Formats: sequence, C-alpha cells, structure tokens
Amino acid sequence: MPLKVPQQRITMADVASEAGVSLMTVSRVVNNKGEISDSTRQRVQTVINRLGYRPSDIARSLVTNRTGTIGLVVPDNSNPFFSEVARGVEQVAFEEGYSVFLCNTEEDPQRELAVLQSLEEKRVDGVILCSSRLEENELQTVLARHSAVVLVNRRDPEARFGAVLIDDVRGGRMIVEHLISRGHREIGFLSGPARSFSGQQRAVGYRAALEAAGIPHRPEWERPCLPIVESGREVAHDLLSRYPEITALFCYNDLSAIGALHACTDLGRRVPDDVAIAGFDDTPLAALVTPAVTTCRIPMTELGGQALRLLLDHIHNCTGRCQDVIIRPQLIIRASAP
Amino acid sequence: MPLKVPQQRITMADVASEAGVSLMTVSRVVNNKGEISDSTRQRVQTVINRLGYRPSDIARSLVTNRTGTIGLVVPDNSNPFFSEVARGVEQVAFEEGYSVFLCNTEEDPQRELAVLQSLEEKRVDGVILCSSRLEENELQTVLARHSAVVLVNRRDPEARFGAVLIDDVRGGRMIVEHLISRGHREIGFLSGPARSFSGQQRAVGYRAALEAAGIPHRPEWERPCLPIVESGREVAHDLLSRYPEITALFCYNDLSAIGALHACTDLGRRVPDDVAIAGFDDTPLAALVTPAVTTCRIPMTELGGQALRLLLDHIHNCTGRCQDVIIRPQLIIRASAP
DNA sequence: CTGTTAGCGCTTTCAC
DNA sequence: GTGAAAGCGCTAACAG
Repeated sequence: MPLKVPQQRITMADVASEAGVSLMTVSRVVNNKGEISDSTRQRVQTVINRLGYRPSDIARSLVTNRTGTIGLVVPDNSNPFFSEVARGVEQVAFEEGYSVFLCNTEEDPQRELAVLQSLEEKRVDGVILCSSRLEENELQTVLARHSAVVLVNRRDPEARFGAVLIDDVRGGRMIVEHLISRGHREIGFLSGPARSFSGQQRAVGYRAALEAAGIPHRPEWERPCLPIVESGREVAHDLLSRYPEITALFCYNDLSAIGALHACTDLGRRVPDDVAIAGFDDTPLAALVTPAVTTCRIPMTELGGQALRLLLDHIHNCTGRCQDVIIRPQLIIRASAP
Repeated sequence: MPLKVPQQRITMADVASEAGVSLMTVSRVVNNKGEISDSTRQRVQTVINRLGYRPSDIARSLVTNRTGTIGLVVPDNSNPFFSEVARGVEQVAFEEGYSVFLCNTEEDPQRELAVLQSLEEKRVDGVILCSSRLEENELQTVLARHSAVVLVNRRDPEARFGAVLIDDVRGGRMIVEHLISRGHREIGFLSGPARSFSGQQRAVGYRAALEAAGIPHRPEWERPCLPIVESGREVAHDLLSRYPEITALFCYNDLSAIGALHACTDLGRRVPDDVAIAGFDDTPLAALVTPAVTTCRIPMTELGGQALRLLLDHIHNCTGRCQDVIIRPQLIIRASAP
C-alpha cells in the first residue's frame, strides 16, 4: 500500500534530501544543465521518478523572469477564422514549449483592455493581439506596456512591433473586380465591425475596384455588420429591401455572407441569379453551404503559426525590428457568385 | 527556449519607497484588504498609477499557492463543438477572474499526456479535460496527479472528480428511433474516434434502438471515423459502396455527417430520398448546409460554462465530491432525415 | 492602522 | 562535479 502523505507537493528539497544531494544538483539534473557525473544523475532521476516530482514553473519564472507562456487575444474563438488561427498558434507553441492563454474579447474594447492587463499581470512572455478593436491611442498605450507583441489584422501605430497582415485591399479589390467582370454594377458592401482595420482596408479595395470600372460609389450601400451569421442576415435584409437595385453583395466574412444568403431566401431573391454573394476568409463553412460561397482564401492556421514565430523571434532577439508578414489572399470562385 | 533579457519592471518595493510606506501597505491597497486610512490609500494609489505598477501574479502565486489559471484540454479547437465549449469556459472564467490555458491534443494520447504534464508544471488551479483519448489506467494515473479536474464526455474511473456528460445513449437512441420510425431498417453508424467514450455510448443507444425494433445488429455496419468532414466522407463512401442496401446513416457528429452528405453526392445517392443522414451536436453548421442536417442538440457554450463552475466548486470547497452534470440532448429534425 | 519578519520553490553566483 | 548563500516579488502572521 502506498503511503498516505498529506497533499503537500513534492519540492526540489524533498528530492535533494531523499537522494542525498544538494538542491543545485537536482536543479542541474532537471534542467539538464552543467556537468554532472552519470551516477549522480541516475540516482537523482530515479528519486524524481519515484516521488513523482514536477518542477514548479511558477517558482522558476520568478527567478528567470520568463514564464514560457503567451497570450492570444481574439474577438471570438467560436468564429471559425479565429479558432483556426488559434489552432495554428497552439500547434507552434506546443512545438516550441510554450503555453497559450486564450482570451476572447467578445468585440468589447473594455474587455480587451481587461484581458490585456490580466495577461500583463500573468507576466506572459508575449502577446498575439488579433483584430484589436481599440482606438489608436488606447492601443498605443497598451502596447507600450508590453515587451513583445505581434498584431494580427492591424499595424502597430508606433511600428515597434511586427504584424501579420492580410492584403485586404487587394482581397477586396479582387472580389469586387470579379463581381464587376460578371456584369454587376450595383454592388453593396457589408463592411464588418466598425473598428475593424480589415473592414476598412477591404472598403479601400472595394472603392478602388468601383472607381477603376467607372462605377460611382454609393456610401449608403456600405454597411457595418458584426462578423456573425445573424448580423449579416439582418444588415443584408435591410440593405437589399431598401435598395432592390443591388445585384451583388460583398460581405465582410464568410459568416456574414451566409447570413446574406439567408436574407436573400427571406426576400425571395435567388442566389446567384438575382443577387450574387461573396464572403471572405474561406473558412470550411464557405464550401459546405449551398450555394457554396465565393470568397478570398486566407491560410488561417499558417497565419497563426507565423504570428507565433514572429513573436518568438521578437522575444528571443529583441533586436528584431518590426517585421511585418503580409498574406496574399486567393480568390475562390464558387456558386454564390460564379 | 533561450533566455529572455530581463526587463526592469516596477515592483511593490518601488511603489512603497516612492510613496513612503511599507511593502505591506502597498500590498493592502493592491489587494483591497485590511483596514487602511483613506489618505494613505489615496497616496499609494496615486503612486501606483503614476508608476504604472502591475502586481506580479507569478510572485503572488508562489506564496498563495494558487495561480488563478485553469487548463482546458480539447482534441481540436477548430472543431466547432470544442470552440463553442471553449467560449463558454472562457466566458465564465473571465467573469470569475480566471485565465485559461488552451491545449489541443490533436487526438494524440501522447500529446494529451504532454500537455497535462505541462499544465501541472504551470501549477494551474484545475483542469477541464474534454474527450480524453487516454486508456483507463493512463487516465487514472494522470488524474491522481491533479487536485482539481472536471471531465467532459467521460467519467472519472475513480469517481474522485466530477464530469459534464451528455446523455449519449439517449441521444443515439433518439436518433435511431427517429430513423426507424421513418421506415428505415438498414441503418449504418459512423461511431467516431476509436477511444471516444461518447462514441461508445452512442453505439449503445444505436444498438438498443435496433434491438427494441427487432432489427438485427450488423457489426460490420458500425465504423469508426475521425470527427471531421473528410473522414466522414471517406468512411461513409466505403460503407455505402460496400453495403448498398443501407438507407440511413447515423454519424458521430455534424462534421462527419456533412462528410457523409458529400459521399452520397459522390455516389449519386440522393439525401434524404436514397439515404437519410443524421449527425450529432447541432453545431451552427448543421443548419447551414443543404440539406440541413438532422441532429441532436447539445448546448455547447452552456456545457463549457457548467464545466468551469463545477471545477471552481471543486477548487473552492474541496469537500465537494464527484458531482456529475448530465446534459440531455434534444432531437432536431431537418431535411437530411425528415 | 501600519510595519517587521519569514519564507513560497527555484536559479544564479561563486566557492570548494 | 558539487554545494552554500542570496535573492526573484510577493503575502501570511504577527507585532506595535
């Protein structure tokens, strides 16, 4: 029968005394550092195994001043875009021996500030901040407090930190040029969350494509929406009923595009015959719905992995200047806007 | 992990000397604990703000022996079931002041063991372990090392920890009874990952429904699959080509059901006329594809929230014994199996 | 109300 | 090769 010992955790000191060596020797074995005779190493390792000792990263962090943790801040982990990004981040983190704090902001800037502060108190080694909804000056203030950050879908105003960016202008332009090439001239735009940098950039591409084709820009055909199905449905419904002349809709992301699909069903407009619909991201959903959604493909998992590698570069060699990674989206033509 | 260059951070001592008080006074202000004169509190708070001091949870944890962190272990965060669960966990965690380490296992038991060990070294206050793929004895060994765990989709063999469970037997039975009531007698089953407890339970329900209807059980019509679209497609394709007499398929989850939908398209079998398809979970996808998927609804976000509450109960009052929460699934009939 | 004294479990530095 | 001492930044437990 194993001994019933009070639920006190085994410490290095326990191992040391049990093995008849000093703390330092145990530490060296655990960290595989410094020269140790094979026999001592063996003996210590045996005791570690027998006692089931696990070093405390907390105690270690206090002295080394690093935690082996990073924070991942996203608006909403149940949005497939971010859950794929998170998977990419987590995959590389695991390979590199880091752990990831996942924080949802639910699109709320106050909550974003709160989690960022909490991450600071947890002394994370770095933060990947996705699609920040903070105002420029707030963002600046927050970034100033952190020693290593990588932004996703937004630039560091001070250019101190790197970013992983999608070429949204290009993506928006590609989508709208495609719609125009298929004969559409009345093209609406669901522009995404008001504070979304990506949304603003895609708007630039949208307008550029219109202008290049000599199509007048109708600001009232541009409407913000949340990046979720329900919001896409509502906003598209409203836009299409108010302006029945619209024949194509460029939607902020695949989710809002699917919402727009529903809106068309609600309104008895056929897709793509009456209204063509395009999304963005190419989340798995896009190919699965009917009609399948024309969209811009972003390699989401790779994006997450790249963001973490960029962050680790910054953490490990602080000389690394703000190096941005630009991801080029790829037009994927499907039935919703053939 | 190479060392990071230490950065000079503001400590409590800095605040104390700057404010002309002792460490303890600062500590009391920061933690809002003990009686302090308003004037001192004010003065200290001002210095804290001016210096931008942030308490170190690391140092705090070392002495309090709690970290305010929990681990969430899931097979795959990009599976919508788990990303919704994660969102529920994170929401409640935020409300309660906890931070969440997200760990994917990618269905790999070795990796599951690795992240569980890492979580232990991070000294998390508790772990939510979803859909563990460990063998019984491995699981037991791992659980023995942790002081607070909540299992999801599986029971603690030792009944030391609580679990949040879906009534999978019932769910499986409901689905299959529904199929039978619509006249199906040749019903195949994609049973999910080999080590999945849920899959095994749903199999029990599947067989029970068959037996109750006097339909002989054909073990060769039961096939494991991964909980992803591609695997559902492959396995369904194989099953349906080998046994063309099958007229209905009960699939482990919505993703594999969608894969089965594709397999039917590949094989030129119409859904639901030639083959009826049912899934499980009622992830948002299920309603979005065409035909929409008949499924069993699980309140995923609530499930995550409940799991965290159960965990916090266990952490805060260790007397609490293994209390399980059973979630009753709800049959959602849609076009894929009307 | 406020301060002093001990550590928490580990690594760093420097002896031996 | 190995060990002893000195903290990392904070809080618990007492003093005053």
